[in-house]
Amino acid sequence: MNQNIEMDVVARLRHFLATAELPEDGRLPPERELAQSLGVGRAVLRKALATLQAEGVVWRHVGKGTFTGDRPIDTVADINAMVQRTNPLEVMGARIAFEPEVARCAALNATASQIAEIRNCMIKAQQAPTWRQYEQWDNRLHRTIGEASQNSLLLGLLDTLSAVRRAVTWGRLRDTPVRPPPDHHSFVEHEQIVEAIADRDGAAAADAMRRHLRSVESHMRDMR
Amino acid sequence: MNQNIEMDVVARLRHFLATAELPEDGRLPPERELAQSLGVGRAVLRKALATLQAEGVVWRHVGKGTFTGDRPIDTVADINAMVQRTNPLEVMGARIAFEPEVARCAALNATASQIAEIRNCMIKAQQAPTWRQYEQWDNRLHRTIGEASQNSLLLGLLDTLSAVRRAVTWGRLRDTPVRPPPDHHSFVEHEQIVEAIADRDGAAAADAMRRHLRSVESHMRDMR
DNA sequence: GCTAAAACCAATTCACGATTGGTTTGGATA
DNA sequence: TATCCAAACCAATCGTGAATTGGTTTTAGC
Repeated sequence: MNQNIEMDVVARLRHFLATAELPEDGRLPPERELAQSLGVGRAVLRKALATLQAEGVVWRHVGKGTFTGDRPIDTVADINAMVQRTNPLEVMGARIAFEPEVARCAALNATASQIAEIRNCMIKAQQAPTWRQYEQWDNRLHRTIGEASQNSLLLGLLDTLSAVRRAVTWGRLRDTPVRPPPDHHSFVEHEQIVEAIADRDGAAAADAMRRHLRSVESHMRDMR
Repeated sequence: MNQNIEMDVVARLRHFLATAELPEDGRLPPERELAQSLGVGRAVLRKALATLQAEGVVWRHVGKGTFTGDRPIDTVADINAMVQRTNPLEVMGARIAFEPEVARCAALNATASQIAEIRNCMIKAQQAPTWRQYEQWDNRLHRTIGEASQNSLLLGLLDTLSAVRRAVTWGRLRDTPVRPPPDHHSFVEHEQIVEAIADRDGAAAADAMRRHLRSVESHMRDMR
């Protein structure tokens, strides 16, 4: 009998969805009301709703409600929303997943002048007299690699990622006269990335970028 | 004498900014407090703050407050701008670069229920009676993989990419009763992706996703 | 003429309660 | 025993209204 009851509820729910006048957003009454109006308990109703959800007929979200039709997709890349949901660890995870592949594309598609520009950023970063300026040139280095991928969409995603990273990153660097030490780990890593791109070696570029970001990540953890 | 007073206030403000312990976000006390603690009226203080704002030392916003340091960047990624600059080929290039790494993260981090959900999407896509519904479940499959990465930032970037893809993709598929053929190339490719994720094999998941997207790309070219 | 003080405006934030899907528990029912 | 119902609780979300804050105007005092 148990199946009969549940099947019955599912059928009645389908009928309800087909006939009832639903508001513009396709929202249907809260579970408590719906259960009462169908004369069943919440548990049974929820089982039936779970069935419909598995079929893709409805979708639900805590605090919002139950809706019919397609789940709306965020059409606006609200960076604020991303910033609030994420954290520095996720940011590094995303960079490690994303930027190596950007570097691979850059290695395959960069123009000669872009490679020169990347080299310039690398050198300027090495010579930076303050940490702030180092950070500036490092940012520009990574973005120029994005430009060199010759894919404006990849570049757009990289910019979005960078915006989130800047917003999430803890305390800003002081403008002190302290400069990165000459044996800063990033220097040799940058060189490996740049050389791989200049050699048009996509796999090596991706590997070098991955090593670089993992190194940044481990130093980030040390600083805590 | 008016100038003397204002210059004095500006100077004292600079001293305050240099010495006072400011909170992490660089916010300084509201105008009313600051005016009182400096022993001047709000109007005079505001003139001095306007001077500092013109110099870029501070920035202000109604309802938020007055802050030192750089004004945070505009936090809305303009999807329309990306759409106008890019094209279907770039979209596929970005997908091929990005989604395999998302699949790799998913393989390492997915929960059991998420793997079940991914399997469900795959099956529903195979059984879809129309191309539109196939597309729906295919989209949901790829997004669920993004959720399974357990990285909200990766998911946000994937959503951005998807939004651009939908906006760029050529004409929509009809809702005809025609359904994907049972030997549709995506079916076996989907299976390979899902199995790799279920096996927690990140490299295999990335490879399978890459093969899948390259296959989609080649079929896209054939259709032209 | 300049300043201080107060009042008001609009954007933003904050706190709190209400709502809602998700989950657990205890008891009733067949 | 197995199922269902009722109730309570949890966490995410939404709505509302008070409080805060920069921006502006008005009024009064020196």
